[in-house]
Amino acid sequence: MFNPACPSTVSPFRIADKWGGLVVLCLEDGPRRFSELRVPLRRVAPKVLTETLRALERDGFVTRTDYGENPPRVEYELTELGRTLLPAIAACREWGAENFDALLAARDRYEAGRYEAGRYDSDAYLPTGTG
Amino acid sequence: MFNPACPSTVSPFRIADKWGGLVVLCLEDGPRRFSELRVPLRRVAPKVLTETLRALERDGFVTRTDYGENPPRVEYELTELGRTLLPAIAACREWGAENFDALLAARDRYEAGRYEAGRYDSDAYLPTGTG
DNA sequence: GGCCCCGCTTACTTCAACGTAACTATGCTC
DNA sequence: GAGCATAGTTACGTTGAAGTAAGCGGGGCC
Repeated sequence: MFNPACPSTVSPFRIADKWGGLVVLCLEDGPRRFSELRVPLRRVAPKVLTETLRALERDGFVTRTDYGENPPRVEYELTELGRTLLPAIAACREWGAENFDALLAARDRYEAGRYEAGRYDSDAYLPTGTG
Repeated sequence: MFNPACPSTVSPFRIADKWGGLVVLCLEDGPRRFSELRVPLRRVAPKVLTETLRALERDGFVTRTDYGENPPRVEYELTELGRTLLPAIAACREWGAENFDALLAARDRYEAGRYEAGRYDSDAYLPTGTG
């Protein structure tokens, strides 16, 4: 169970990286250009988007089509394999839509518990970034 | 879309951290002790397991019960909220079971393409660890 | 008194992800 | 020839997750 080659280590639990799943979502409705992806992704740094797209390409989730024009035009599109990710991603999104508030409430309770216990620490009220 | 408070940033895309999803799976069939979790999780460092469990506790996914005995006995158990993760995790696992081979094949093709292109680099044949 | 058990904690190191800022290449238009 | 547009690349630094190694606490047992 859970050896390094286990599918769970490459499953959509962590699609490529922080942005992988979001990029796949952005491509759900059809091909998109590099600059078109940057807008919904909160202007993610081009370096990071390039890395993400290369990883998705490597894993066979997207194809990259360079039309050799000028100014450059490159389109990214989901492959069939990439489309197989969509149900799992949908399940994750559905979970988020239904339970996000409960999660935040749990965090509030947790922080409140730390406060009541007298272990007050101003930093403790900040998200830890592990989410 | 995709602002910092967006549910997607706390969704099971990345449950707490690398181990969060696996811990939840280990707890699917009932409460487990700290040392019982370490076995299936490939003897993950106690530090890391503690951090993971604290994060899951913070988010309301697991409860921690200290029986105050000696030697210590502590049990971790999924909450109702924690159980809501299971369908999404199942979807991810199902994806892995069905498509893991296709993903590895895609990676092989990708590496082979790099080789054919003459950009041979021995390191390029190693997984990059982003999976 | 010394060792075991279990569930941690602490100190330190490593490494990949992420981000910022600036720069590049190419052809087109003004 | 200056500037614009697109799709990047390069250099650099920060952050945080993960791992290593060792120690702690306190009752039970010999």
